Amino acid sequence: MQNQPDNKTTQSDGEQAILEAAETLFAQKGFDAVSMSAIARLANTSKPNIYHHFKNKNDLYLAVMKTAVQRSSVLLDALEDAPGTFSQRLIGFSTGQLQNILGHKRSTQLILRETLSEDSPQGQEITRLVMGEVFGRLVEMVHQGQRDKEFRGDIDPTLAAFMIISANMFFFQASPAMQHIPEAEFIDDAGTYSKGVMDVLINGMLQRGDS
Amino acid sequence: MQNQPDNKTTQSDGEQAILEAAETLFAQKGFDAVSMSAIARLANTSKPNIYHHFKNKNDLYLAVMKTAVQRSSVLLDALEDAPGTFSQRLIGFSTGQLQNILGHKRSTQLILRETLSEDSPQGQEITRLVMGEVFGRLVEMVHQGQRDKEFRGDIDPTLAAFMIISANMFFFQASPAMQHIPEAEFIDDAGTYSKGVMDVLINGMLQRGDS
DNA sequence: ATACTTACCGACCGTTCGGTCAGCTCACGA
DNA sequence: TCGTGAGCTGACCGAACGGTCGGTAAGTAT
Repeated sequence: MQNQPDNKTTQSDGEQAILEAAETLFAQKGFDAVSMSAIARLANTSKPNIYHHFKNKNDLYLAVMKTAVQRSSVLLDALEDAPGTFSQRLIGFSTGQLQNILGHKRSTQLILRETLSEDSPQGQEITRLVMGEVFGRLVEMVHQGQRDKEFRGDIDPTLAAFMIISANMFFFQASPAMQHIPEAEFIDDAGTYSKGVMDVLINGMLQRGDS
Repeated sequence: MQNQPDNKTTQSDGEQAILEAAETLFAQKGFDAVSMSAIARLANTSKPNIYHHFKNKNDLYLAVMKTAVQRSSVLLDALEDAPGTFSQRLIGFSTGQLQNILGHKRSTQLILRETLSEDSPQGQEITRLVMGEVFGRLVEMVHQGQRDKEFRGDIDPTLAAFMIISANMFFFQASPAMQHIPEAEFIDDAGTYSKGVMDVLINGMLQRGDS
């Protein structure tokens, strides 16, 4: 009658197709603007069959969000304990995050939409879940860099972390629109962008007299 | 039968109420997710009366966008030719832009939504109209600062401009969500935020050996 | 063969969508 | 005093919405 909440491996081809179609459409247009008929059409199935797998539209949306959150929460652990100066580790973390974002565009757009949507009840929970972890690790890195006298002590670590995340997130959001502005060539090359951003940022955070 | 396209002063109280209600709702939820009935309800009028003033939903949306674009395109001229170093002028410009954004939240959200929406046909025109101008002025300021040897010559002026805009825009977008993250105290004070951001950014852009 | 389950569908429900129409009220110029 | 037109409304339209109904085809365990 409904999907199994525990056994994740038990999802048929049909259910997977529904989830993928829903993720695509929800990411593109948002919850309200997507109809169940449209999802059924894109998933090559019928509307009642969606209701066979998910008990209503909201349940489907939650299922989509769950997989999206899972997908975007990986890849960070390897970067946290990397060797090198805090500058190098911060750069690695930032470029890794941007690559992760661009590698899962649909999931990112979905999460970003939900996180920034205000009136959404689960919005703040997702914020704490996804952004909160990334944010916390960044803050801690900056803080350690300050204790080691590598970074200036007079800057707010949370603000520095926020600047890094905002640079990556806004790049992701704005890059389609910036395509039409000819001066912004960096928009086509995430590697160049990341390098340039972190160059200015790290340079701005360094103690005077360092390399 | 419909609104006068030329004479802008000829808009009755009712029409103004409709425009305001529509702007609020469109900014909150986006075009598709807002119904004409909901707009009528919020504007304390009837649905047919909206069709008396605007010929359809899209026409109403365009009218709302037009006023929003007008409202967010002011206030910049005074800041461009301000005296002082390029650092000071850049800081003034950035804080001015952030104040302008926060002073017209609904318009900003509306424009941002349209700009970042991909598949929207008028999206790129609005991008060029609103962002393009701000962006161009910022790029020019940075470029002049480089010619005067105030800023490092090895950074991309368009990238620096993009970083300033992204810091402001993402602050605007994320501040409601960040309210629930206790470490980020700066989120409640745009002045502090702006100062902190530009401190790092400018410091990262300066030629070594300057103040 | 029987009984039960899962995946799926056509047809339909009540409701709401964007949009229309006939007609109301009322200020104002002739 | 009498149009006349602007501002506005209740009633209504076909279409699409989220969701449900009864039922079918296929598998599987007994």
